[in-house]
Amino acid sequence: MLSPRKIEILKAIVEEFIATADPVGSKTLLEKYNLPYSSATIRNEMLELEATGLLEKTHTSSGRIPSTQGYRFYVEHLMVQKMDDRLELALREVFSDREMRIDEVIKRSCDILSQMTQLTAVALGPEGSDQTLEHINLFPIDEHSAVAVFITNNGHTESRLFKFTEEITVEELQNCCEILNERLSGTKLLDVVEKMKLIKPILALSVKRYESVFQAFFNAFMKFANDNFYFSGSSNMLNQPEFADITKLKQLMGMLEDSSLWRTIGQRAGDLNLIRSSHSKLVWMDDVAVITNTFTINESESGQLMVVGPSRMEYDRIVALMDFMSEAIEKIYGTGGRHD
Amino acid sequence: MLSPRKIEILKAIVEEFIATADPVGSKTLLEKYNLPYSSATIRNEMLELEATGLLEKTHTSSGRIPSTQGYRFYVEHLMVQKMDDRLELALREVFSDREMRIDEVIKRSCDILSQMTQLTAVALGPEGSDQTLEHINLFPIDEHSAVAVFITNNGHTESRLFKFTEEITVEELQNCCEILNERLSGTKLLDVVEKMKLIKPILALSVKRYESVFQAFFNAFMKFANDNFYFSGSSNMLNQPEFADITKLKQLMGMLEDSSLWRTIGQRAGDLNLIRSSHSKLVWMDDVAVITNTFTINESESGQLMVVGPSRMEYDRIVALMDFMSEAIEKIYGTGGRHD
DNA sequence: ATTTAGCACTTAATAGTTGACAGTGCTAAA
DNA sequence: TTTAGCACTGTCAACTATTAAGTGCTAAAT
Repeated sequence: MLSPRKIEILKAIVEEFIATADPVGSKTLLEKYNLPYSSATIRNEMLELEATGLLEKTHTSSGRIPSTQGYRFYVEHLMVQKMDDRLELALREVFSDREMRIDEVIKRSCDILSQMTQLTAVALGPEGSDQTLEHINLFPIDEHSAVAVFITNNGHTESRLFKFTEEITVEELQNCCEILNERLSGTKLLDVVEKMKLIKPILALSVKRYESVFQAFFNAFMKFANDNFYFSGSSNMLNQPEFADITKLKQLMGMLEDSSLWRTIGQRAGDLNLIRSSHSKLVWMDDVAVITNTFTINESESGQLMVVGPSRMEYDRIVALMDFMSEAIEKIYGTGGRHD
Repeated sequence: MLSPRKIEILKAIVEEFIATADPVGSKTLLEKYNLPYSSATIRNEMLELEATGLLEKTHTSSGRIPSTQGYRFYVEHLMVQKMDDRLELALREVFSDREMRIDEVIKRSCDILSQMTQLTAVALGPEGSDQTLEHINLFPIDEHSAVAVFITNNGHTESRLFKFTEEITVEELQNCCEILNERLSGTKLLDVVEKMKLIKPILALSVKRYESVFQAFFNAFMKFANDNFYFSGSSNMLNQPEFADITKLKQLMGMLEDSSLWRTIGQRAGDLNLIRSSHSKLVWMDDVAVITNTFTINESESGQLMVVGPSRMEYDRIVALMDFMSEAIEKIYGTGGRHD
């Protein structure tokens, strides 16, 4: 439906614009990509591409920039997935440590991603609300303090320090742990908080000042259930010419700090599915593009990596990078051998 | 040595400049602070203050701004420490949870600090290299995995997930833990890494594929010893007029991400000691000022809170805020009752 | 029937010009 | 010693001219 020559020109324009961030004109195109047509021919083709809605002008006599639709076409049909060899090597090295905890790996991936793309990377850890509490353990540290360690069926841990005063004694705490273990083991984290309220009167029987102990355990569980949200490399945006304007930057930074927004984006299914990749999705909003990449660890845990940048980012390289990462994560932490 | 009138004028200028970020002229000063002198008199005084080096001009016919020396004088002699009542109330509320872990409290403080000051806050957690390893514990999760939990004498924890393959079995891991507990309990974290190398041959005897297990434990300890560095509210800088220029912003962001820089600043003893506060120190570098506040938990653990901002920040309010925080932290987590 | 050269036209970006204004330093009078 | 008055200086914002990049169209060339 689009002539090969139009496609050739469109591709060149998108790639040139991705590289330079400047509107690209017929002459530049001719010189840099030495196409075998005259500038006038190219202009004519551009005119038609604009009519189709694939290109845009920033003002009447400017060069062309790809429209959102233009990007879409590029991503869907023209893009070649690239992955540098030495890049892959470096990544493989990073992911070779099989004994890292999942949250560490995700953070690490996020850091690497932002560094390699020179953009901002966002990580949404496993929500974990489907996990169940496995066990609570108490370790005495000295006569004045002890640590309670909480473990879930997925091996996540959370710990909390207690200092003993006349209000709390070791025995009481021990007691408390036993009661909680008895009643809460195997409960979904999401339900733990509810269930704890029911246990309150039982606790009150055997623990003198149960209120503060209760609160501490309560907090620990809240932390478990909390959004596991992380981002990295936000200052990279300063290098992107589209954010030279400080007001735009402000807007973006505001977005970045709002974790619920990212959860929403992750769930937004409708948008563009990059056919080349089963994991990746692409979302455009305002002036920024977000590439989302979902990995699944097991039935109850999945997470997302995202890269946020101007719409002209290097989709192919980034998608390849992210796909590699999520596959590595799935291979190492994935469902193999897990059961519930 | 400085006439009372000069002092009065200097104080007004510093405070006006802190509030507006604009050079302040004789007339503005007259109107806003209704001083009982004419603008000409004020101008004459300003002239002399400039000669002393306490004031500066941005150009020949501009109003005055305080020089670094001017700030110094202000902070040393003129400043009144302020603390809003309802602010204190809010903080007291936050710090009332006595069962938070120290690192959480520090992060939380950092967040609060940046939010309240609308500046960037940096936290340097306890270095922890003086801590000793208390115990390693192994929890089976299911037949394919287990979690190892490491605990120090200060109640810090670190955990690591193991998946079993033909390379590692539960028994081997159990074995490994026992050996490490036996040999490493009570060792300083700093020395653990060294000592582990010695244990390697012993491990090799009883554990088939000790190499990967060894590596995992090793990593866990490295993480303990790692810099505990955190910052928050870097996007607040976008609201500061002195960073409207994007290149300055870039420079600052670059600084922010360099954790070693902040360790250095923390140790820089020489600079200005704010007499009003035993905890706080003030450092000027380039265009930014850093207020450092040190808190001590016990002999082996201390940390720092810092606020980074333009030199015209509200020193008095911020110092009061930080002092309150570090005192709260010391009261809750402090040395009371601890021993080594 | 395409393609291309040539040209008039549009716009953004840059540099200069101007006038208002905020603030100074100095002088001379109070 | 203080203050009123005034000439002077630098910044800022609004306007204007100039330039350069790039377009769309027309008419000639392939």
